[in-house]
Amino acid sequence: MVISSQNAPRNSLLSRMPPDDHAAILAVLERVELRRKDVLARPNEPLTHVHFLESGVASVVVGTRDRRRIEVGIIGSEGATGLPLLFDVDSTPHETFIQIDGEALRMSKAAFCGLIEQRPAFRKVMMRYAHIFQLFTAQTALSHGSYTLEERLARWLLMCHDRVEGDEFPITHEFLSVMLGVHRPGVTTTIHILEGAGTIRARRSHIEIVDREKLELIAGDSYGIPEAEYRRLITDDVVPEP
Amino acid sequence: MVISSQNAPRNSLLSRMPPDDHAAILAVLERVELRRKDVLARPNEPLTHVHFLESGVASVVVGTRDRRRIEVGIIGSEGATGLPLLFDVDSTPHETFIQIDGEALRMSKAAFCGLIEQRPAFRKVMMRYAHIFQLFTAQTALSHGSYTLEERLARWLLMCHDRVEGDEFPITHEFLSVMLGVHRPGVTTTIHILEGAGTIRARRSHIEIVDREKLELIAGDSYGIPEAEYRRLITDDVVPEP
DNA sequence: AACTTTATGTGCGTAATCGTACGTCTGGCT
DNA sequence: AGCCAGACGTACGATTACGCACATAAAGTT
Repeated sequence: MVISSQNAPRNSLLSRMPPDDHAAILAVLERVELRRKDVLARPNEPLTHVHFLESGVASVVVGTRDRRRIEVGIIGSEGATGLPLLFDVDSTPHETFIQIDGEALRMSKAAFCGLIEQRPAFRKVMMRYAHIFQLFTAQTALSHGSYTLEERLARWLLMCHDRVEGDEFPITHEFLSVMLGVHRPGVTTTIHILEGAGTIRARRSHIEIVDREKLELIAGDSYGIPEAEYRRLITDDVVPEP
Repeated sequence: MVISSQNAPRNSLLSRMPPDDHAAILAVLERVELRRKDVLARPNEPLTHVHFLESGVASVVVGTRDRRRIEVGIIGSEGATGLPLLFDVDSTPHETFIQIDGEALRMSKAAFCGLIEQRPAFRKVMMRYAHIFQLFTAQTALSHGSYTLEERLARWLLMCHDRVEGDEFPITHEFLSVMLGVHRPGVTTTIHILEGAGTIRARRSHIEIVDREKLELIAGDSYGIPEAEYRRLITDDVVPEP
């Protein structure tokens, strides 16, 4: 279906799974469409599936009773949702929803847990990814504590750019303000600054990355650490050939 | 030695390990002293041990080339250091050091990996803890993005209070400023505010919690979510008796 | 006791961001 | 063509925290 020699999966985690496990993984995957605002995991409700994104972007946010919300993780075709199931945890206070339309291959909780138990290599890839996801969350904490809105916005746009095809993607200031934990007018102003610097071009509900290098300069060290670890631990890790 | 019916381990994770695994775990543990500023894990250097704290407090911080540092995790007798080893990862960009003196039971990387492979119940307890550690990091990101310094300081003091015996612990404003990612004079001022409200008493290098309830009111929803999940997933989880 | 280190107290101009309130534009719908 | 909701632009006082600079004070050192 999806995993074969000619047709490699577009999800980076699936493409790193050892060949011996391909058939078992393939058998339990199901393709689904992802639309903006779709909720993949409701806070404190049982998780039902693990989604391996093939395109599009999902966000993991934490919220409180007093209505504050902030993004603590971002997922594209490099990752998967539903990590708590890997940890023998049935639900989490975090919410996962779709930020940018796309597609995913998903498997049920039962299928996922079965593979985790029976396929150590599958488990190892997922655990390495879980570690990197943790690094992303930590980097977000650092960003919110130590960097300006301009730097954080540059970081977010870079992370989004890493996860979409092409240089343009749909996103509203309103969404960005939730992601970054700031008020909406502040996003508008800061977008104009980045636009004035020639790094991006903004249209209604759309942002285009024009000069990625300059954006990376602006983001500074708020961007890059988890990304480097992903390359070291997953992309560059040697997988035995079939 | 440590794990026995009369002498339960003071580390909450070890005390949750299934009885069948006690002997195997006990055999590889070694007691060590922890002194302030001791480094348990250097950034990007191979991890050598997993430490199960029995007393004292450790901090996990992320730092950048441009000298910014911030705490992304805190560990006491409820947890353990070296989680990347659980994820099949040999090193991490984060640094772990001792914040408050104490003791730990540690095991070597090899011993830990062996137990992870051969003792599924041991692995499950560790994985649940790893999930909660992730929640702490996420909550920290939320705190830095959405709460004032006063609220964040109250949260940190509560988390520290949860991990020490008694109501007083040694901590300097300088350390707190690193933990919270703010400048040091800001900590001093905010400590005075909390002291003025009658919640704490501050001496040179020491802080005493006087009114915990009021401190929790000040911290608001910046405190409590990961703590509740720890209780749900670890403390209240039923473990088969010997 | 003099000295050094470490820790704390304080002030003040500046920058970043909030909170709030409007006004305007765009694209889809009827 | 007209309507409407969602998205964007702008302004401004208030608040929070930064970034210095410097004074004081407590503990350890010799």
